[in-house]
Amino acid sequence: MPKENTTVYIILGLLSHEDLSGYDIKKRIDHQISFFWDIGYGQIYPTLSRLVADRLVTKRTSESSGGPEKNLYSITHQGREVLKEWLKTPVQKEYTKYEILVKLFFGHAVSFEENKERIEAFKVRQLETLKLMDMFKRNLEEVMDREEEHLFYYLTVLFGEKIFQAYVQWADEAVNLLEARYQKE
Amino acid sequence: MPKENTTVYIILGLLSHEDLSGYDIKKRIDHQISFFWDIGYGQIYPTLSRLVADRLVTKRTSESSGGPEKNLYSITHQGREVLKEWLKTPVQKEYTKYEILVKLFFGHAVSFEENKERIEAFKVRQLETLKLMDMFKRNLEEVMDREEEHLFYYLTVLFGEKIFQAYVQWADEAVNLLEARYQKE
DNA sequence: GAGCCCATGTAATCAGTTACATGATTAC
DNA sequence: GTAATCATGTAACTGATTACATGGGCTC
Repeated sequence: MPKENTTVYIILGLLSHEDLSGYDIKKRIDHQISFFWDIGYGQIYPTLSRLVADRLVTKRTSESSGGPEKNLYSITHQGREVLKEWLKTPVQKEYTKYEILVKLFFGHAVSFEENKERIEAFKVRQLETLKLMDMFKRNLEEVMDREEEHLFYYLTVLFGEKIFQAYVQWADEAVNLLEARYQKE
Repeated sequence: MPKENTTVYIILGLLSHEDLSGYDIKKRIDHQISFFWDIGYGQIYPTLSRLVADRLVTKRTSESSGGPEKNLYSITHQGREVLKEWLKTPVQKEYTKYEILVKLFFGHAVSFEENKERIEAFKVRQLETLKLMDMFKRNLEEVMDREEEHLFYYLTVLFGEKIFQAYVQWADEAVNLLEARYQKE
């Protein structure tokens, strides 16, 4: 079975505390996980099929509720074991790709304004996410004691908060440095 | 020609201020770029061939210096144009994959110690990189006025510094939170 | 003689994105 | 009626990693 496909383990992890459809899984990922590991439908549905074939999850069709057909997936005992094993192994992947830094690295080929606007647009994007993070954080703080899992969600949200704050601070300093260089009158 | 293949533009960007071999390109990337966009040989050599086929770079073999054969690549006028066009377009890719956050998100399935050790190992890794960043930063500060490009390198290094500082701070807080929960005696 | 750095490349595979295709229900 | 959301999936492609293969020169 897959050794290092993180998609597999994210799906197993989500199924380890409730049965979900592919669609539900996507929503969970979008709301809580995507900022540190994003996954699209094009990965979710094929991975679910493989997991069923490998007997790490089972599939059943729920005909309930009037809505469209819905396939609900449940993790098996084997699935839980595989997940647990993976969770014990050390982390190997840290992975960042910042197109903005590539463009800035070669920034002397374009104008001061273009560079400045790029950084400011970056700041706006990150500020939006930061606001979201802070909202999640406050919500979690209220329910922290209720379930043990919440602490772990909180740790990831705290990570997001720190990082997005750092982005915003960097953007401010970077713009200042650019201005100091190009607009000294 | 490729629309959004960042590898292409990193190579063009590096070639836009000096002729380099594939091996040289890899070294430049490892030292200055890899922390925000990493590329391996498996991408560099095939991309160079494609760039030659598309007449964005030219290849010549340098028989100098006694060492092994070396292929030197130069950017063409067309290559510079393509690079410049790309540099003017807005940024589209921000991309992070943190396996540690995935594992921590599902952290209630493993022991307190495992989670704590994971975070501490993360901190150690990031501290090492942070030290490197600070060294680069100091070196750049000394030569900042000499060439305009240096300011742009500096901005990326400043980014690195901020982010790696944020990682380290987060790690400390995260361990404290975990300990508060699990070791209250 | 061992190990490291220089140097180039290919092949196989895996991971991930995008576009396409379909169709029901719900809210305005 | 029309737009949004629910719901599932496939196919084609691109991007990226890993393993393999080769061989010279330099230093200890």
